[in-house]
Amino acid sequence: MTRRRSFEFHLDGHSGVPVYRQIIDQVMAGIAAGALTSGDQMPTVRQVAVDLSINPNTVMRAYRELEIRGVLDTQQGTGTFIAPQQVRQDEVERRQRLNQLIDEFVARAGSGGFTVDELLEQLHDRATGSQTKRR
Amino acid sequence: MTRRRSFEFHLDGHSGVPVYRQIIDQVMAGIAAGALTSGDQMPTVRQVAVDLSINPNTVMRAYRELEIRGVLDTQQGTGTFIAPQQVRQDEVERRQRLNQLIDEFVARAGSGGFTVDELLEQLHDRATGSQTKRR
DNA sequence: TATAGTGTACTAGTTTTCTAATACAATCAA
DNA sequence: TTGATTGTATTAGAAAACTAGTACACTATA
Repeated sequence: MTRRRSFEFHLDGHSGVPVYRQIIDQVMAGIAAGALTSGDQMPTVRQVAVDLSINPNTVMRAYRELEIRGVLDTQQGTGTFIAPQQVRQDEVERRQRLNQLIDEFVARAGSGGFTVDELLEQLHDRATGSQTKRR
Repeated sequence: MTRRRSFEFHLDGHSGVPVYRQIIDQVMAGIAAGALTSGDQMPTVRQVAVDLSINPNTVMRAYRELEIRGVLDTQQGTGTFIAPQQVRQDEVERRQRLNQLIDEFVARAGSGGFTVDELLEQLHDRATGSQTKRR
């Protein structure tokens, strides 16, 4: 039965960040970090609910939102899984999404007094640094 | 008295975005776009309230949040102004903020199926494109 | 079929968010 | 000082966000 070690969530009760949002963030971070990849089964709604001492509905809300975003894939009666790469969107739409992300990013950074050059520099470091996974 | 032409806000009542947030966003966008610069006087709380048919408190809430962020500078009885460049933060703290911004950005983009390289490429285009301000 | 495991729907209650009414306080100029 | 202009405080109420209780429905396996 060599059950795959499943992802674990941790709650910060003092952050003020809603529980369901913390779950979402941790899934996204897990994917971004490579800890979660296509096809991986997520811990079940009930399991998470028990582990974190919260209501199943709260877990479900997080999972559902992630499913809507195309990040997760849920199958009633079976489980919830990491979706098979959502890179299949139309390329045009993909561009738009990317641009939207960047718009928001630049606006926030801009009003924070950061120049685009700074963003580039820092992001570049991040890119090269992530090649040699240092932990 | 050649009153300086003041900034104008526009509300989108169908977006679901809170009014005070729309105001904040438009100020930030204005700054990022260069339409608002250090020392510029913002339209008064009351003026905005009348123009948009909302309560002065709603405007104030937006202005206050921006003041907390260091974006605006308010003086009771006088007016509200664009703060004199908040680039004076401590360099360390500045780095942290930048990193935080980038963390969030990368996480969101990552779960959206975008690679850091893509971000870099697109952002780079943005940087060079913004040199020759094309509108 | 039976049973255990999975996600889901419905309902509801508390908390927080968002906006408004209204009155107060500081500044500037006449 | 007076009056006009500016931001501010207090209070309140409607709406939305967030989580929980509880019962239901689907799926796989024996």
